[in-house]
Amino acid sequence: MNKNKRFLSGTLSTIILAQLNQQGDMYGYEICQKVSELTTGEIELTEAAIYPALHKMEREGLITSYKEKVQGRTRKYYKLNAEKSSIIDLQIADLLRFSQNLKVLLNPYSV
Amino acid sequence: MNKNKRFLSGTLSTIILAQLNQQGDMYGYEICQKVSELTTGEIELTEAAIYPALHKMEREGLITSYKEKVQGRTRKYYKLNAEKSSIIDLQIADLLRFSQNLKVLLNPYSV
DNA sequence: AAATAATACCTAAGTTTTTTATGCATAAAT
DNA sequence: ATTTATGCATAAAAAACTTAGGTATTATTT
Repeated sequence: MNKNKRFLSGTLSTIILAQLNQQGDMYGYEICQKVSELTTGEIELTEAAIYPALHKMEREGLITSYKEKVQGRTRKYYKLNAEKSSIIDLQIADLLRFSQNLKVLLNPYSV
Repeated sequence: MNKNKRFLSGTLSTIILAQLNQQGDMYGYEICQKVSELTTGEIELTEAAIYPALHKMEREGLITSYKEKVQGRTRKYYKLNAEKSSIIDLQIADLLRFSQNLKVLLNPYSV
């Protein structure tokens, strides 16, 4: 399971940003599940990877967190910081272009 | 330049394998140039990244090197090891699927 | 002729990122 | 009652890559 783990390096935080951008505020555990669902289990973010990544992005000011208690469990939601939206959009667009370039490099006939 | 550098992590060796697969035997410097050419300069492999990656893949038995002197300069060519072709093909296919999944995560409307 | 750019290889030290391995706590399911 | 699922977290280790250098030959520019 999760053969693609090794490719994930470097793309993790941008994937998180893209999810927050599409789905609105999310909490860490939720992001892991959503990514797994969207990729039919082919990409599995681990919690040990995602929590430090979220903390770093918060330190950098890209996202902000707030806590909410739901059925006895505390969730830590993250939201995108509006002032950083241009940086965030650029980062997502860059990764999209990168994945496009990957395709060119791997299978030139597909383009 | 090379904004996509940060995304490269983890994909480097598979990109190299894919180039050898498509173009036949290549030397390190040539791979850097070819990748830059194919991606119109958007992906720039650095020599400091590619040489250790080639050495590691040779240690792992995925590729074999041989030297050739061309116009006074020694080139170290690498070729894919035929016995490992199934592993190599799988690795390339996995990365292709990964880039497909990336697209889904970043821009679901594009699919 | 001399200096620079291009070709072609290489490695060491440091940083960053991710994995492996845990830990805690509550709710739901078996 | 025990396990699974939910939800957070961190510390130590490994892996990958960047930064920063190094050597040597040929081609190009000044």
